[in-house]
Amino acid sequence: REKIPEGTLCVVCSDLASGIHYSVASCNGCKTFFRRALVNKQAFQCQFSDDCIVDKSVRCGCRSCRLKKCFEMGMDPNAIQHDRDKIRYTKRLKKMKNEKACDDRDILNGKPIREEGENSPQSTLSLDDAIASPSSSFAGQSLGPASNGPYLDHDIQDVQAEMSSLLSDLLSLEHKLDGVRYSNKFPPHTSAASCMYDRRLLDDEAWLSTYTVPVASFKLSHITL
Amino acid sequence: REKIPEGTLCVVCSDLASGIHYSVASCNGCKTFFRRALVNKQAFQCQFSDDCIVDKSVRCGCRSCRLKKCFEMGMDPNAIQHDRDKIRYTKRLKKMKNEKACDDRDILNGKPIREEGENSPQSTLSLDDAIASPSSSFAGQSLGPASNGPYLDHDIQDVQAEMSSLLSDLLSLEHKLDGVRYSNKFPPHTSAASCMYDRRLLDDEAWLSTYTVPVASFKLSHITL
DNA sequence: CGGTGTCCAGCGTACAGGTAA
DNA sequence: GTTACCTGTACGCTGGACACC
Repeated sequence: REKIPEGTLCVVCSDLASGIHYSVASCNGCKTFFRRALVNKQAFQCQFSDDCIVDKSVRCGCRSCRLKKCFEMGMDPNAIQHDRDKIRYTKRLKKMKNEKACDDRDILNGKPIREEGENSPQSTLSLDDAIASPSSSFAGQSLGPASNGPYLDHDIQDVQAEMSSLLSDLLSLEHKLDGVRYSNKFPPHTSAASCMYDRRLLDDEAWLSTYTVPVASFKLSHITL
Repeated sequence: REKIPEGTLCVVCSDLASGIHYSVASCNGCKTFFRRALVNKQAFQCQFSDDCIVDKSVRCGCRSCRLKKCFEMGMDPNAIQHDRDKIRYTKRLKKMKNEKACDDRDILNGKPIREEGENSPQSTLSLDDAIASPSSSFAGQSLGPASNGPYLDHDIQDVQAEMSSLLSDLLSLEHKLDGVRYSNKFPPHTSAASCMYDRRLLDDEAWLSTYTVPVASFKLSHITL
């Protein structure tokens, strides 16, 4: 892990790089563009000759050539992560709450302000937490301490752990395969090989659908939805 | 005090454990995650059914279930220390000073920083050279075939073979699990209760009630292959 | 040397601004 | 005005590396 020198430029658009993103020094714009393109599986098409200039001032001109250059310069699709849990913007929310508090002093009849406790050291509960908390308090006591040991059933736990591990491997492999398929649409060196790549990928579509669908359904039932 | 065997896995996410953290073998990620969640008194909520899979590749998918599993597997909140002295990063500061001293003679030339090609003598690639030979041309020198470089047929085939193998393992495991599951009328329940009654945590009732819930059994039966 | 806490680069998402239909 | 999408910046989250004890 290294810090980039001050003034390093984005290898895609020559804007000021904000760090190493997906293995190459790049700016925030190209970093986000690359991620979005792959996550959304967007397929762009150049309206000209696939040789558009990609530079800071015109980087939004042709998204196809911009993405192509991202791959050419070595951006790594495998570095993309998937399906993180939702986050909250505490600092922004605090600002908004403070501003709203100021407004409410004048307006007097807006929404009731949440129990803030902003100054107390521990209450960092957000609005979402306040909504979520009143559900089912201490439901665990009914089942109680009878089921105590974490290893109640070795057999089933071992198998489940193994299956869980396998499924995780499967998911990461699917993501990896997505990256391979996607980046092959933009081979680093345009040559006769590209046609072979495409043909190969077309042949693989049947194979892929056999395995991608069940994994995708698993992903939907557990993570995405 | 014991040393963990080489290759011990994290009991939460099955990643490689870095040691005993908060009483259980765990990886750096789960260790830090557990500490942060408690120190910041973060209250997560599962967006699904409180039975998300927590594993290396998807451990960031649901923080609620990840923290729940931390407790279930025996992570001890009493092991968390508060209000320790600030640390000083002497070594890092020394490094930065040394690098700054070395930078005086090696003023940057705008080149994107790549790997330290210590065997490749061209430490002064121009921008034109970088464009003419993108990173993929270094694939022959780079060690990992999966990490970088051109995505060739054998890469796809490797991934496909790996997925196929995993899927067959998964199928046999599911059959095995079916047998085990039907021989046990009651699914395994574990309890996080013992860990939940830390006096410090009782201060925040809303936080507490979020996690004092019955632990649902692993439900893998709705995976359709 | 093992288990703490801390730092920070590189991930992610959320927001605000822009454009277009 | 409304709806929709795209873009780049701001900031939260993660985990590996390192400082303390």
